[in-house]
Amino acid sequence: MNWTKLTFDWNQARALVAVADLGSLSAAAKALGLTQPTIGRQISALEADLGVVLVERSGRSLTLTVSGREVLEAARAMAEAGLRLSLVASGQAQALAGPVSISASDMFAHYALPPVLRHLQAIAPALEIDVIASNEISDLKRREADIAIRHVRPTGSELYARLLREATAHLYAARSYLDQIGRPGSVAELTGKNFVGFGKRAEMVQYLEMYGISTTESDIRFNSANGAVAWEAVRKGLGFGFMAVDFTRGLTDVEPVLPNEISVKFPIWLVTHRELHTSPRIRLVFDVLAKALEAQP
Amino acid sequence: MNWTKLTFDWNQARALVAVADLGSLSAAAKALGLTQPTIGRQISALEADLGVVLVERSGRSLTLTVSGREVLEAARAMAEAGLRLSLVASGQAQALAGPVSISASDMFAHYALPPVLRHLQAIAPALEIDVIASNEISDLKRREADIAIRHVRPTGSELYARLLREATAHLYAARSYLDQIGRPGSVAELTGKNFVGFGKRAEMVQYLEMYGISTTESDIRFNSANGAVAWEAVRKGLGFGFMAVDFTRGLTDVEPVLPNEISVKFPIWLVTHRELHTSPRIRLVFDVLAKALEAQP
DNA sequence: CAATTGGTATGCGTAGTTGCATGAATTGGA
DNA sequence: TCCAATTCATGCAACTACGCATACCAATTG
Repeated sequence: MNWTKLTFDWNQARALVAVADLGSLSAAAKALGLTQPTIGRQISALEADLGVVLVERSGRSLTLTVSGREVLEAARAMAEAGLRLSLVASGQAQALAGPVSISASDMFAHYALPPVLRHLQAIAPALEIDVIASNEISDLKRREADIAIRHVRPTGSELYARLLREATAHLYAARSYLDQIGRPGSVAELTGKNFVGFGKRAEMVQYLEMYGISTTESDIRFNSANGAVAWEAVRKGLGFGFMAVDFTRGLTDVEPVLPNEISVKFPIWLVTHRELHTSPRIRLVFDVLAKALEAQP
Repeated sequence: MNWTKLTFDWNQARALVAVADLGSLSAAAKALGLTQPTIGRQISALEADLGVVLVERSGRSLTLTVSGREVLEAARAMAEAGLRLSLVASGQAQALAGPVSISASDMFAHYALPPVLRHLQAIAPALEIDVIASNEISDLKRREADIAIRHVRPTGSELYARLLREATAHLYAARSYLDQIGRPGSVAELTGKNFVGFGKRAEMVQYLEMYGISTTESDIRFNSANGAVAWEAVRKGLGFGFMAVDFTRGLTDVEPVLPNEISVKFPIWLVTHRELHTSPRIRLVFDVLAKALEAQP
């Protein structure tokens, strides 16, 4: 194979096929999920790279040059093979079947996983996904789960782990609640306010102490080991509570409180057994989860 | 055509073919003019995107999975079509024949054009390129040239112009010369030194004045309207002279003088007649010049 | 069994590509 | 003939993907 002849940008060839078939840059862009300027630049770049003028810009309509039609023929063959590739892969993915269990904190299970699982369902409908929403961290080693999402660095050489990213959490409160009691202007003003606990009251007090907020366990008027329940309490105005910013997008009934002063960073690890990672079924779920969760939702 | 099935990254398919054929990421990277991390990430991304595990990483050697072999078949068909595309385009370009004249300042003609023209020669050997090295700016309108490289914004609606980028020039002097007379620590210390002029003595004095360097025309001991000649004089130690930084890369016998204080920015415009831009021959040269010159050499 | 070689994974800074917003140009219809 | 609609071009900001440097890992060699 002559590799040097293949080093042109293949995506630009795709742009050519789309433009030729659909008649305009805008239409091609829409079909490929890109924008008109991008397609325009890809065509220009392809022309400059190949050293051939492919399209004639005459006002509103584009027409292919003679050279363009010749090149298009080969590009269309690429597109047809690409379509075949896509269908084959899709078939392979759909053939993947069997159980996969994912362990995650209840917050993640509740807010982050559903959209990812819907996507997973689309590409591998025969998988049987089992989500274990639990804040315990021993599931994996006891083989209770195949894949786990963790917020501490996993230990043990039998595990394969990947740090996806650092997430940020702030203190939040309901907008209506803040309207009522006023918005704190400094950390000191939070002393003695009502808080919502996520599990252990003592830990919550300790956390708040770290940010200079003195509270007692009795200030935590509401507490639940179930994160989603606790968060609903915050949204309903029962007090201040921590929340990852990722899960608050689009929410209009809550506000971050002093986000510059109070900001908790925590890692997101994706973990599986070293040997399970060679199983196509597990690998697929692992990779899809990794891709989806490492980008900000 | 089902466009949504074609929105995967075609370059990643190319990576798969190269890896499968050459047996390793490193070899594939070398063949495609990329690096091993890039190829590795492209394969991973393709897997995540298609939802299929394609390669099995077992120590030092990679093997394709069953799914991988199926997908590879289609990817190889893409590569073969891509090769055909490249050959067709190359043939089309080689068929372009005829004269094209390019006007540029003698500096550009001397230092920037030759490598570009060599590249042009490779993709369209039948073109007859004529380079007009002149510092006059009327060539284009009088039809003495088809394409011009200019450093002032062209006027006239009958012209088609593109701003390629901003270039930077500094004051330079020969290393040996500086060893002899000492390196100026401030702009003031340049007063009364020897300078090399690029054309008109009066203009040079004016330029130097702008940067707080008072000189007289008699300080310009050497002057040539031919930029290359003047620059050779600078390199041989006849005095200080301006030069575009792009043309000094790899030169060890000259040094920039107070580059932070003395820095001239000037634009690079590529210009042609509006109607000539529709000619394939001219368009090719225009586009190749644009692509080559808008990147820092 | 240590050293070396050929290869893959990962962190980080940068350059190139993308999308958005806007301007310019052309066509078809009122 | 003018207006509205559609499309392409361009400037700019943000992000993604790239390359470099390096750590890591397996297999071969002495």
